[in-house]
Amino acid sequence: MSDRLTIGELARTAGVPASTIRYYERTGLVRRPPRSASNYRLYGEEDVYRVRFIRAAQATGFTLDDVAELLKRSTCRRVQRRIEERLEEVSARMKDLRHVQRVLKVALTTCQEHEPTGRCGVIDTLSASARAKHP
Amino acid sequence: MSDRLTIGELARTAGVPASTIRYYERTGLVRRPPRSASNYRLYGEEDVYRVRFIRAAQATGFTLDDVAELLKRSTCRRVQRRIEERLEEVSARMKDLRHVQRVLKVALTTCQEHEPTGRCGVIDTLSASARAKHP
DNA sequence: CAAGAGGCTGAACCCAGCTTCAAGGTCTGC
DNA sequence: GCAGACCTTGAAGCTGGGTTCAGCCTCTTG
Repeated sequence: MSDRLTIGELARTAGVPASTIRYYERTGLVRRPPRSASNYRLYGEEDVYRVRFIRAAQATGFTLDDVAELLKRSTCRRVQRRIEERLEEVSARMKDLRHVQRVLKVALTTCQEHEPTGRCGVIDTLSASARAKHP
Repeated sequence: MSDRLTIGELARTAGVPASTIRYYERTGLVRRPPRSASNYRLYGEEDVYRVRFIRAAQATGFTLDDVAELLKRSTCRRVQRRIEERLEEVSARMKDLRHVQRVLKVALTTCQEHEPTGRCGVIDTLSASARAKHP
């Protein structure tokens, strides 16, 4: 065997299921690799990088479409723009979460306060507040 | 007219599309309301509260299944448990986001540093880091 | 009395990002 | 030489949280 990897080996190395790699290929995110005589996909180091990049970018909140953008037309300027935008989204998301945290803490207090009465005040508390997106 | 609301009125009052209310009814989150002679749904104040609660709970990151749980078997103790769990999830999420923030900032720096060379170092930077969920 | 807004139903569709399935071919170790 | 792991394909299914559609009915206003 050469230093080429089968799809399963790439999958293990990059930490994703093989089915995901095939899916990335279908959507154009990963190249169609050369094939062995028996029609097995044969990958190299650069494919490991590529898959890891995709997962890392996803983990920082980019969609697969974003990733495709980044990889396709990546002048430094454009990549910087996208990262800055993403940083703004992250800030906004953190702000949302801080708000959610406050609301939940108040709800918890309300709940504890009303406990002796057997009635739970949390519904009223939540109804009256919160306007963030989702987790 | 009585003080009963049609689905459209409830929708406007609670700030959601009517289709969503029908959907909530299908999934059991909102009761099947009484009907008018002409088979229109007729809602009351309590339904406004209910829908608002659902949206508020969603906004703090509960899934619709969670909401059903909360509304169904809501001893104060159980509701408190869920809120505490949710608070932990929120904390974990904020931690993730802070990590993402650091990674993106580093990527941005790398990008700027390499600019003179025309090569963008961001891919390597991202590939080497990050392991959070998604935004 | 007619137009237009709003209501009714069940079924189908949407999104992202995969996963699973069926029905094969291949490769490795004993 | 054969079991069992691994690979191939296209198509279909899944999750959550809804939206949209077609075809019909009802209510209000001029």
